[in-house]
Amino acid sequence: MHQEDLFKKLTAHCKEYGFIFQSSEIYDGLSAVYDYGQYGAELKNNIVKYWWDAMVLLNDNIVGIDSAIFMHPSVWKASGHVDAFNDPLIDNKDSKKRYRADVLIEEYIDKLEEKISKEVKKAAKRYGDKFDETMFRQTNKRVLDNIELIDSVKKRFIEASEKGDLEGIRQIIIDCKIADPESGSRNWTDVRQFNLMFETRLGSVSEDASKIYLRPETAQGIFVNFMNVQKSGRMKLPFGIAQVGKAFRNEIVARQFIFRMREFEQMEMQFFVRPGNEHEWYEYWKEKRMKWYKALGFDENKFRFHDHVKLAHYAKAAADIEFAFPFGFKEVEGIHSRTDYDLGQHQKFCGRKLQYFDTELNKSYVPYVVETSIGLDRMFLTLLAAAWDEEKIEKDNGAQDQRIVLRLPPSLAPVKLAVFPLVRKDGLPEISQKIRDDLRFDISCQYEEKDSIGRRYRRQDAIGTPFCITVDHQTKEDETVTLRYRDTMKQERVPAGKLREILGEKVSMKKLLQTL
RNA sequence: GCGGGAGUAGCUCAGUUGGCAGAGCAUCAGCCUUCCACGCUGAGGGUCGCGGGUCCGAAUCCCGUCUCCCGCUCCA
Repeated sequence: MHQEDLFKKLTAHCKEYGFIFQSSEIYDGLSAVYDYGQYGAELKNNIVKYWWDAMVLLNDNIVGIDSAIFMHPSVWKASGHVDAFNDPLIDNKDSKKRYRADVLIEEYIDKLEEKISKEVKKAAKRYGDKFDETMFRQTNKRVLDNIELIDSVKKRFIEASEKGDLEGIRQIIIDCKIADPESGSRNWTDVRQFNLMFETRLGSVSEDASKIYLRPETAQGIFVNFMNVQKSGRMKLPFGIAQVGKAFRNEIVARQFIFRMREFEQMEMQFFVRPGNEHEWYEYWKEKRMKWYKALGFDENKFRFHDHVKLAHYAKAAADIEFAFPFGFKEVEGIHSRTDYDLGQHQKFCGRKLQYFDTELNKSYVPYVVETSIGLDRMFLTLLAAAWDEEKIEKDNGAQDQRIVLRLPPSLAPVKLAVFPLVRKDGLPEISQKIRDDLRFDISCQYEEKDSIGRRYRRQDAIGTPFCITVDHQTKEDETVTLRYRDTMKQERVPAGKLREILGEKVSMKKLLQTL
């Protein structure tokens, strides 16, 4: 099967079986926004629990918080998002390619600098030992012209950027005769500003209200509460703060189903360490986080690390955990060594000390941070893609059959157990419902009596229910039921009274967490 | 935003040259009482994405518009 087909089937399956719907579908939908349906919400909750327990429950030195989406506007100035998430974009009309205007100008400056160093090299060759580079740079006309040009372009660019003068930025590209690096065309559109942060207004009267942003990442809610948590929890370094929450980014193009959405959910943990220890902890969390994925029991080759060469403005080292989606290996989680950048910035902007007194070293310092940041929606998609199976079966009479089954880890499955009466009479429904009512406090159960037994099994396969039990006439005699396994379709006869014992272990999160 | 493809029943899709809106699955009711999709009978369900135009007549041709999918940039 082609991978692209698989992805299409997966998205169709999500809609058909109540995992994910497009937002506002009856009004033609809202681009790149999705709603989680009845089974989607369950699965999502289970993923969150698996993560939260792995981080907070199992680590004495990690606590969880839940910070607000609205934050003081200064937070985003301090974090660098106001500047870094503001990209001026320009399109080339001939090649139809889109570029960041600032990158085009930077590349132009790089080229000029290359020219200068070429000039210097050439001269060095010509003058031999007598060559004085400083002198040459100060006197050579071509070098001086280029330096002057670089300075003027830089000055114009900084001025235009500060004023938000998009026409000015475009004029630099025109004046410098910057061409599309691919096609060589100079046929440019206007420069447009894409602010990746959503803006809204806080305040009762719109005129007095101040502009605020919907957070583009949850991390800052952790950083601004660093002192609160450290003091109130009497936390000692190293320690971590975890959080699950919504974040918002106004993506230029948001695609690939729930992989890149405008409103998405992050599960982040910021781990605060003594400066100098950050590398050790970075490696620790890389391994720890990878283990979390591998514990799910899928093909391990589908997960890999991708180390970043180009780093974000705040990072010292960065690696992604990638999953082999039908559209290629893509990032699910990022592990970043963020240095003291964020706390340092907030310390500067808010004017208060955001420091930790280290009793061992007998001094105060701004801790370094190692971040683990996973996209919950991406994890959801990872699970579905990994669990999806279209199985070909040979029936007893030799006919071809197929079933679609989600091989989800039992502890994460939206429904753990389905209870069926074999037929809808002779008191079998009543017995079934009694069993369901008895188990529902411990195990997420579903009762179904419609359609043939085979169909009911297949419907549960399609939503990933790991176990089904069927109550038949024999149940009335010896209180045993048929237990049917999703993955193998095998059946066995078990006493109804022992179901909790047999299944409880299999579907519990505990078993999964113990392997970490 | 630009280029390419698509939009018909809840889902998957047919629909010829412009001439009565279709199938399978699903749903509902009744019958059957069955351990792995597809037993029998019947019923409901459509502004053919939306708006306009051409025509005696448009799902079909033309224009506009919205949404989705695939590429170009960014990221969790």
